Amino acid sequence: MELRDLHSLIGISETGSLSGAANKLNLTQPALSASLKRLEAELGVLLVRRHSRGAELTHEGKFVLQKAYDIVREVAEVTSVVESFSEEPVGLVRVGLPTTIAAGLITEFFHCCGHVFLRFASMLSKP
Amino acid sequence: MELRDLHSLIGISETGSLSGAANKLNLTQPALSASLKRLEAELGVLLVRRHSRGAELTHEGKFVLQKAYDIVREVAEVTSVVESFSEEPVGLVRVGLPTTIAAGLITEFFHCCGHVFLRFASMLSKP
DNA sequence: TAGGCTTACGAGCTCCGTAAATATA
DNA sequence: TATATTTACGGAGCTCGTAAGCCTA
Repeated sequence: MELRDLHSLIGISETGSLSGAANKLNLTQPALSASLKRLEAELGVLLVRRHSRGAELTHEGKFVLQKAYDIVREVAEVTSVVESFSEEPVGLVRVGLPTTIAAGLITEFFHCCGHVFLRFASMLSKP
Repeated sequence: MELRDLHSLIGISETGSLSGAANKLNLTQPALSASLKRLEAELGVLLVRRHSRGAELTHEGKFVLQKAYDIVREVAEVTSVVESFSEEPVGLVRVGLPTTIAAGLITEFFHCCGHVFLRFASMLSKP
């Protein structure tokens, strides 16, 4: 099953037609029609009832739609959470200084940056 | 994000190496390596730490792994539930018979199969 | 040296868009 | 006739497998 095809189903549900969904998803109508057809073929059921005034989801289509929302939401959650990981870097920081320099700077250095180390430490001890 | 790539991550976790995962998923090692690389590139983080004795998931990798299990499970659920829908076929059945044959068989035929038609009728009348 | 991962590259497949056909109100 | 979906078809992009290279215990 392809995530793309689940998005197609969601688009159809939200716009009420295949052409509307195609427009919303920046696809052409035939491409979206094929996407839906793939999903239906894979599941072995009719998901959308087409008629000349748009389209409506079948009973099975509505069930799959609910699951599609869940799946798409979880995928989005992974993406956003992991991206926030890289915004707040987690790891080990080593600071090296020549002894003669360190002797004069180390006290002032911790005055400035100690809270950063404490924050890192609390993050690392969590899981 | 591709479901296939999430399966790759799961395979790596369960076998402890890229080659093991490739074997498990009926892929070659380079194909699985590329799959993992795609996922890491899309999320912008290192998910697996490779060393010459297999591989292990990073902190971020373990997080994505848990979500991958959830997503894959939900997808499997959709498939199995919808397939159980189609195990109970819904549709229109037409039975054609030559008049001379039908005249003699129709009564007995309905004695045998009438309850099936009634069952279909009740299913079709649902929304 | 052996086991494991990566890079390079060519082939097959999939999916998309354009264009034409079909169906319904 | 106008709107909506489907079919036909050619091309671009993607993913896979094979082969070769690299690294570490």
